[in-house]
Amino acid sequence: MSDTWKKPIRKSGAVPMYIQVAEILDTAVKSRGDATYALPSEGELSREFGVSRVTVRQALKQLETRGVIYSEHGRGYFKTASRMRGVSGFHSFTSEVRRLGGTPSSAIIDYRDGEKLPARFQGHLEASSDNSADFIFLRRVRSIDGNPVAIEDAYLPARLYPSATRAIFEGSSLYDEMTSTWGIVPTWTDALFEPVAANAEEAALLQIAEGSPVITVWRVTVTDTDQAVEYVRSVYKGDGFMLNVNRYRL
Amino acid sequence: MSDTWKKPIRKSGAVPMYIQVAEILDTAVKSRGDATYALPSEGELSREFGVSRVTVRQALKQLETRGVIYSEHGRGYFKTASRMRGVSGFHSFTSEVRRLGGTPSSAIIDYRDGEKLPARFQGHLEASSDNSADFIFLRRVRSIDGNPVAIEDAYLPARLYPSATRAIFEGSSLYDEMTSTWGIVPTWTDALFEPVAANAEEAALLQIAEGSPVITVWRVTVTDTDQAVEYVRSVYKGDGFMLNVNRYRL
DNA sequence: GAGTGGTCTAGACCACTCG
DNA sequence: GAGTGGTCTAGACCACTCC
Repeated sequence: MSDTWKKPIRKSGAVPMYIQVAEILDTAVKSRGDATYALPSEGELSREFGVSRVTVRQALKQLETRGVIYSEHGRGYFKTASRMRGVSGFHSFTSEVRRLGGTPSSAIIDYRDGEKLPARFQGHLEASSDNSADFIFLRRVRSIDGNPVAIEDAYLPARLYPSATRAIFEGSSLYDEMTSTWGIVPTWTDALFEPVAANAEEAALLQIAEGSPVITVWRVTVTDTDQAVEYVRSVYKGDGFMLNVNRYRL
Repeated sequence: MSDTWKKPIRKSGAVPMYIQVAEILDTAVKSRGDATYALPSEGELSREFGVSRVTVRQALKQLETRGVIYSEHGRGYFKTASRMRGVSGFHSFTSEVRRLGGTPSSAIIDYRDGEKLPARFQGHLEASSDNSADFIFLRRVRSIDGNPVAIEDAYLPARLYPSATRAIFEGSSLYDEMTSTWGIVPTWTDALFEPVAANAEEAALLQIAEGSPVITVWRVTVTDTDQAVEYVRSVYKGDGFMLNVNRYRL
């Protein structure tokens, strides 16, 4: 492992050195399957990359808080074992489904401007937004191998997404678009899970019987500076499909 | 805020200084309601506590990764707004219910030694434990104001909990007991959510009609060194009760 | 320009693991 | 005892915010 990179760390560049180190280690670690194994020591990494030990530690701690690696005093750093199953309700639907060997698809079936945030979000999520603000509404149906598994209604604060159009959201992942087009980085999410029986509309969209058990999820997503950038209400069907929440920090 | 503590930081004690600082700030911040506000600057804290700026930052970063505060470059540190609603499926049931003004109760209705981990955990969670290991089995019914809302089946690896008895688990929270009695600190959890119709047994325990929509949660909890310490299968009823997942890091 | 957080360094000492 | 991570320091320079 220790010779796959060639000290490509750029000093005094736009990207901090510890971020560069963290990303190199992250991809190196992830490209090695699911088993756990030891990383090079702090001293080794410090020499390899030509940065101070403090900087190496800053990179390692970042990976540690993400749950990618962990450390044991006096022994070293180790990759955490992967325990993933099911499809994440919070991360990229597309990549998660692919990882599990399925073919994901996502269709926007409704798009509206100038919507208000439904009152139920307020009650459920303590939304601190003022009621008069405008939102973009986006309804998507997500499918695996052609079978619909979820309905997602997203409400995006309009002022954060200037010149948004339906077309922009058609192509790529919503989170990718947030980041690349508007510089918005989703960092935390708070969610509520509710077991309910599917109503007629949901049943039709998910191709299940009315009254089938489904999960409704209400959530709000915020940036690292605690700004709400997305309110989502999702309906997930069961029947083999499972929603996952991975690496939740207790 | 800046004069409520009196530099009680103990150097060279058993507890690292940055942990002491973090805990003081954590309780100070939490004792001030839900609104956001600014914390003292790094320099101020450094002088107040008589520790270096690096140490102060170490404390602040810890609170940041927990989602308690956030920083804005050139402006300062701020408390994050609270967005909590519903009852957490992952944290202390007791304290969460109390916070919402309810009266929680929890009854152990089954306790067994020498159990094996059911095969379904293996399929769902990629449990890496060997099949021959012994587990302690604990079934609890949790109620709010006397109304049952959840069934929790926990499987604890027996070798991690020497001399465990049913009585030990009767009194306090499972996580509290893990930490105080066995020194086990639950840090991460991976979970799968599945919408299902309640079967006869579940319906009886939750006092709902058979076939009512419920959520089944399969999860594994690990320590900071990635050791599995608990496998849990829970069944949550709906009908006003909502399961929450708070401050999930994307 | 003053104040704030963000990054980085060299160096020290300690606690823990393992042979 | 050698090697590892854990904690802590003083000091430097930069980028950003706000007046």
